[in-house]
Amino acid sequence: MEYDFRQIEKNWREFWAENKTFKAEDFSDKPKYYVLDMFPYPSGAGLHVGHPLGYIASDIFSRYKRLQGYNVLHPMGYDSFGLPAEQYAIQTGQHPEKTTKENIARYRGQMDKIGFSFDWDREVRTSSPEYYKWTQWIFKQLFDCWYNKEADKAIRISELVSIFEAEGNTGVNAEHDFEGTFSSEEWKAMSEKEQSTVLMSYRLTYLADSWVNWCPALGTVLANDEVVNGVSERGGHPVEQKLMRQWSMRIKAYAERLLTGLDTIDWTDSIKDQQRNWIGKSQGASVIFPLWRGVEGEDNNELAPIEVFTTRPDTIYGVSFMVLAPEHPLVDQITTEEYKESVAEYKRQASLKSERDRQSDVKNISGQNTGAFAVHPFTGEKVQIWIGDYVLASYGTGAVMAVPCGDQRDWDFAKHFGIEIINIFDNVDISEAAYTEKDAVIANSDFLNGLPAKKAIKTAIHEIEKQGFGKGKTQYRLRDAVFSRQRYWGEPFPVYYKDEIPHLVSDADLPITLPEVDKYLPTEDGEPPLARAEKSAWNYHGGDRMEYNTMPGWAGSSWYFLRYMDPNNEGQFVAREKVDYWNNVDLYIGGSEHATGHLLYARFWTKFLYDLDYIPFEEPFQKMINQGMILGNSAFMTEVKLEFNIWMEDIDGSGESHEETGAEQMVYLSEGVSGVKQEDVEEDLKEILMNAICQRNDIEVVADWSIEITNWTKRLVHVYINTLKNQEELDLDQVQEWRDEFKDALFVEEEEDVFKVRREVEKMSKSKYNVQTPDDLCDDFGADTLRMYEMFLGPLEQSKPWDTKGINGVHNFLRKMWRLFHNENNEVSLDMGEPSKDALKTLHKTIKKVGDDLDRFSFNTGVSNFMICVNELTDQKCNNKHVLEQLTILVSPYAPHIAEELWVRLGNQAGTISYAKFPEFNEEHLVESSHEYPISFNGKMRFKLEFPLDMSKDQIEKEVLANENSMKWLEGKDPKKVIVVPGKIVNVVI
RNA sequence: GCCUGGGUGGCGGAACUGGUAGACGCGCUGGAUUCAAAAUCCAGUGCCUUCGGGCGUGAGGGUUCGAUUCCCUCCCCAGGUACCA
Repeated sequence: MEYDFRQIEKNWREFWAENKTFKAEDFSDKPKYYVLDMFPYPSGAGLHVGHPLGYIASDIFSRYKRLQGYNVLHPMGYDSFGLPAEQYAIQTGQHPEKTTKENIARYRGQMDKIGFSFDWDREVRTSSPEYYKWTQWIFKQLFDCWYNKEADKAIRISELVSIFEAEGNTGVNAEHDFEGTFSSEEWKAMSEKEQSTVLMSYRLTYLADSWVNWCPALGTVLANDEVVNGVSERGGHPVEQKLMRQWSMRIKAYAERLLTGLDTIDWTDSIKDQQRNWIGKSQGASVIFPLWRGVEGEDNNELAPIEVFTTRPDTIYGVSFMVLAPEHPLVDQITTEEYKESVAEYKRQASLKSERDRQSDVKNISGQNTGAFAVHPFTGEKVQIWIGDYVLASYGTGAVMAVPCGDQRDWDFAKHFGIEIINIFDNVDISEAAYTEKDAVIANSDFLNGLPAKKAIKTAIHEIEKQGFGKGKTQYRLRDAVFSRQRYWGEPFPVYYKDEIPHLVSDADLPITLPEVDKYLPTEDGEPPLARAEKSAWNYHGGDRMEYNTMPGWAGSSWYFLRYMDPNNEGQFVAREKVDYWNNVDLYIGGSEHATGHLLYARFWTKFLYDLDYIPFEEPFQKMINQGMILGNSAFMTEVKLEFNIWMEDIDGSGESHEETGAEQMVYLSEGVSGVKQEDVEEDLKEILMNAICQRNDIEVVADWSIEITNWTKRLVHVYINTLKNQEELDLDQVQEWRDEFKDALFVEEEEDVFKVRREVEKMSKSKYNVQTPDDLCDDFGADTLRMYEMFLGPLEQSKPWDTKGINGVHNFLRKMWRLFHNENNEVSLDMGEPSKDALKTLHKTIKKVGDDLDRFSFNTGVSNFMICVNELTDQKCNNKHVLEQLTILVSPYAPHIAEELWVRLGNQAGTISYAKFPEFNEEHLVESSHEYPISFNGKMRFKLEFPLDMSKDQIEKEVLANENSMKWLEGKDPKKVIVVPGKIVNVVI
C-alpha cells in the first residue's frame, strides 16, 4: 500500500504520547493562546461523529497557532458528575464512579484515535475529589460574600457585619432580600440564629425557602434553564412548582454586569441575544397605588399599598384597573365580602394549573374582581382591583397597573370583562387593539399632554418621584439560580447544620468526599440519597448533620477553564502567576445549547472571582464559536399493529377447524406499499397473515379460510441504520438479529427481496438509531481523512446532515498528496533544485488562502484550497522539496499524522513539525504582468481578452471596441459608456 | 407573535470589501488501463435551445454600468424565546 495510514497514524500517536509533544509550558516568552473545547459529559453511548466536529476545528486552530509561534494551551477534561450515570446506578446498583470511569476511558480512546493535540497532563474531572475540593472552596467564598451595589462588586461578609454593628442595615446598598430595617443596637441584640438568618438574605449563596421546579420523576429540583417547555430538559418529565428550602446563587446581583459584559466579548449575536433576553432588563418606574379607604364600616388603612412596576409610566392616566397575581399576599386581605368565595375559587383554579398549562393557555383570558379599589395617585379616582393569572407572582411586584389602551393583554382583559378603556393617545384608534408603539403623543393626561411617549416617560418618572408616588426603577427577569439537587452523583456541600443553622466546614477539612450509601435513592422520608450515609461514611462530619443535597451539574463546569492552568495545585484553585500568564480563553468552541445555562453561570463565577481579586479578568471566554449540529440520517419503516379474527376449516384434512379471535400481529411495510389502508387490505396480505398463523401453530395451509381485520394501528418506527443494505433497503436478516421482537413480525416487501425504508434527516441520537461513530471511519479511512472530511462538510457553524458519500474524495486527496512525494515504487523522490515559477505561484496562493481561511475559521474552504493546490502541483509534476516542505507544514494542522510522516521523509527531525514556522506569504510570486479581462456587455460576460496590467483605461477601451468579437455584440450601435476597472473587468453599456 | 440564522446544480457547498455565479468534492456520462474488479488517469456535466442564443442564486420590486452580495415587501426552513407589565 502506498499511503499506509494505519501504520502511520499508529506510529505518530505513540510518538506524541511518549514525547509529550503537546505539553503546554506555564510561562514562556512566547505569546500565549488558550483554545478550549466545551467540557464533554462522558455518556455511556460514547462519541458520535457530531462531537468531534468542534474538537477537530479547535485542534486545527491550536496547531495553527503553535505554528505561528504561540504558546498554546489546549486541554481536555470531563464534566463527569451528572444524572445519567446516577440513573444507571439506580437501575444496576453499580457505583456511578465505576461507570463514569469506564465511559471516560471510552471517550479517551475515541479521542486519541483522532489525533488531537491536547496536553493530557492537564486533564481534569469534576467528579474527582482533588477537583471538587475547589468547587466546594469557591462555594464557601460565595457564602462568605455579599454584593455591595455602591462598590458594584462582591465584598466579604465580615465587612457587612462591621457595618451592621456600627449602624444597622439602613445605609447598606446591597443586593438582598431582607425585609425591614434594624439599628446597630437591634443587630447586637439578635441571637446567633437571628443574625445568621439576616446574613442569609445578603450572602451570594444562601439557603431559603423558594419556589423551585420540582421534577418528581427525577426526584430533584431543576434550574430554570434545565426546564424546557414545562418539562425537564433531560428525560422530558413533568415539572411542578414547589416551595422548598434550597441553596440558591444570588446571580441577580450580577445582572447588570452580565449584560454590559456582553459588549466586550466576541460571541455570536444569537447567543448574546439569548443571554440579554434571559436577563431581561426593563426600565421604568415603580409606582405606589394606595388602597381606597373602603366603604363605611370597613377599615383597611393598615394595609400596605399596592406597588406596581411599569415600563410605561407615561400612560399612567390610562389606568382603568389593577391586576394582582393570584398568589399576591394582599389578595385575601383586600377582597370584599361579596367576592370572597369567587376569589377563593379562582385562586384554587389557578394553583391547580401547572406552569405548562399556564403557558399553553395564553389565549384564554381569565380573572376575578376582588371588589376592592385602589386610588389613582394623580387623579385620585377609584380603580378596580382584579386578580388574573396573566400576572406572574415572580416578576416585578406581582401586580400591574392595567393600561388597556397601551397594552394588548390589558386591552384583552378589559374587553373580556367590560372594563373601561381610556384613550390617552392623541389621534390613535384603539377600538380594535391596543397601541403599543412608543411613538404616540400623549393626550388626556394633565401634565403629560402633548408630549411624545419617550419624553413623557421621563417627565412622568420625574413627577412620580417629586410627588412621592414611587421612583424610577430597573427590573430584571433573571432570577436567582437554585443550587441544590436532591441527587447522589454531585459535589457534596461543605456545610453542616447545628441547631438547624448552617455552618461551613473549614478549608483544612476539604474536600468533603461523597460518602458511600446503600442505595442511590431518596430515603423513605423523602430526604436526598446522602441522608442514607452513616455518620462514619463521611470523611468529615460536623454538627448535628451534614447537608444532604449535592451541587448541580453547572457547579463544576463554571470554573473548569481555570483549573486547566494549574490542574495539580493542592494549595489553591489556581496559582495567581499562572492565571496572570494564561489569562482568559481566547477561543472557545462548543454548541449553542448552553446559552442560558453554563455560559451564563461561568460568566457569573468569573466576575465573582475577579471581584475577590483571585483572577485578572472578568469574562471567561473572549471569543466563542458555536459549531452546528451534525444531523443523522434516520431510517423509518411503517409499523402496523393488526388485530384480527381468523377462521380456518378442515385443518390437515381432518375436518377440524381453527379459530382465533382478537389475534394480534405486527406487520412492517416496505416504503412503496406503506400507503395501504385497512379498508384496502387485499387478499395477498391476508394470505401472508394466514401463512404466518399456520406457521406459528405448526399447521398446514388450508384452502378454506377467512380473515377479518378488526383493528389497524399504523405508525412510523425508527430502524437501526446499521441494518441497512444500502441507502434505502433494509437487510431483513439483520433487523431480526437486532431485535428479537422482529422475529415474529411480518415484513411486507414491495418486490422480491426488496424492503425499502424512508430516510429522514433529524438530530443524531441514540434513541433514533441513527448514530454514526467516528471509530469505523477512523479504521476504514484514517483519522486524517476523518478530520479533513468533517471540516470539508461545510461551514463549522452550520448544521448539516452526516453523509459519508464524499469521504472518498478527501481520502483520495491525501493519497494524491502522498504521490507528489513518491515515485511509482513508493520511494521518496524529490527535486532538490530551485522551484519553478508556477509551483511557487501555486504554493503562495495556497499559503495566502489557507492562512486567511484559518483566521476567519473557514475550515471547509481550507480543505478545498489544499485540493486545488495538490491538483495544480500534480499537473505541474512538481516534486520540488522546498515547495512540498512548505505544503506539509500548511497541511499539518488538518492532517497531522500524514504531515509528520512526510516531514520526516523530507529529512526533518521527528516531532518538530508541530513547532515549525507557518509558511510566509510572499506576494511577489503572485504578481502578474497581464490580466485576462472578462468583457461584458450590459453586465453579461461575453468573452475574455488578455491585456497588460499597466495598460491605460483608454487603451483598453480602444482595444475592446476594436476587437472583432465586440462587433457582434454592439450590433452596429455606439456604446453609451464603457467601464474599465483595471485588473478586474470591462463592461460595455449599449 | 418576537429574536437570531439561513434559502445558490442531482447532493455537500464556493464566490471575504458590489465586478467572470456554481470553485472544490460527491454523484452521473463517455473513454483509457485491466483476464476481471478495485484503484488510477483523460474528457464532459446548472437548465432550456430552432445551436444564433435564451434563462438562471426562495418570490416580487428598487438602487447601480454591473447585485448571490446593498435597500424595500413577501414566502419558506432551522434554532431560540414566549403572558416579563
